[in-house]
Amino acid sequence: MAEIHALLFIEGRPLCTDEIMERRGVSRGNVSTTLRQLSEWGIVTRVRIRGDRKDYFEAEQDVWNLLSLIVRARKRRELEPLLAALEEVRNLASDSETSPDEEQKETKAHLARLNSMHDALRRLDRLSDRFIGRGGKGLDVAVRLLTPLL
Amino acid sequence: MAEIHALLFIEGRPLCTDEIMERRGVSRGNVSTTLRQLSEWGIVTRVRIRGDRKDYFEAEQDVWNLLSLIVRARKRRELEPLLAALEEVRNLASDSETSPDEEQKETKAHLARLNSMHDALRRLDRLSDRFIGRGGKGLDVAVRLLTPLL
DNA sequence: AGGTATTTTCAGTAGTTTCTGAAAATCCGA
DNA sequence: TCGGATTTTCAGAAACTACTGAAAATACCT
Repeated sequence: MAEIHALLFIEGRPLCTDEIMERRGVSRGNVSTTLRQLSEWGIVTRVRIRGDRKDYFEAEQDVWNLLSLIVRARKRRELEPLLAALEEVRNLASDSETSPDEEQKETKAHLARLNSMHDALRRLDRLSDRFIGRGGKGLDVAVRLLTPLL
Repeated sequence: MAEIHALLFIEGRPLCTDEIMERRGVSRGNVSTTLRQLSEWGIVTRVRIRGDRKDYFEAEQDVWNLLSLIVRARKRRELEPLLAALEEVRNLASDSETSPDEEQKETKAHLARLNSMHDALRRLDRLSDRFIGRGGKGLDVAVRLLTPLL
């Protein structure tokens, strides 16, 4: 996947399936699947060339926008489900039976640790909404905000 | 690996190999290997309990420090080798033979795209040195710097 | 040092992901 | 609508990663 994306990024122009197959020496099925995934990530887009029946694909060329798209995709696939899972655990725990005092105190400590994790991740989640959510230059701005402090 | 780390993090106290095996239902070899890896990442540390021959391990409890350690490890394993590879390509390219005009112009465009990637990643690399390199609260500070802007 | 508790290593196995190649489905111009 | 061009799908193969169990190595106490 990275290999095919690299080819499209460096080439900088739309390529068709057959050209990718040749240049990378991979199968047609592989190229098809990989291009679908890259499209889902939003870092590659289909381009139609009139008078040509084939599909062409080109990679996002702006690096900060590219990184934003990647972070956004990973936030959706990894961070959000994780937050949801942590919240579910919290809810389950609040329904927990009244247990022996000793055990209850211990469970509370466990939950406190889970909550500290949850809070930090939620903060990162919100932060990314601001700097990466939609738009293109958000990440660039964030980096520029932090860089002067170096 | 994540499962064993989660157990140590939530439990919040040092556990020995046998307790981890029981609680997670995994083999001794698995636990040994995983603990070594977690130690390399720096997110778990060995604790010796006097009068007990066994090794005990406990997880970093401060979430921001934990995240810093993870980012630092990934920077070392992923970002730095990538930057080195990009620089190597640049050097190889500068040695390139004088080719036909047309081809040379194209190669220059390819290199320009690689350089834009390289520059962005180097910037992230430097940024992480500042906010994550050593110390504990760097990430926390960075997030606090950005958060007021929300 | 000797003896045992504990950890590490590693060959073999199980499980997962990725790739291929070709059949099936889809698309598009005439 | 038809027919060839193109893309998608998917079963099986290949490649990779993670786990187990037990032998080997190490560490600790006396």
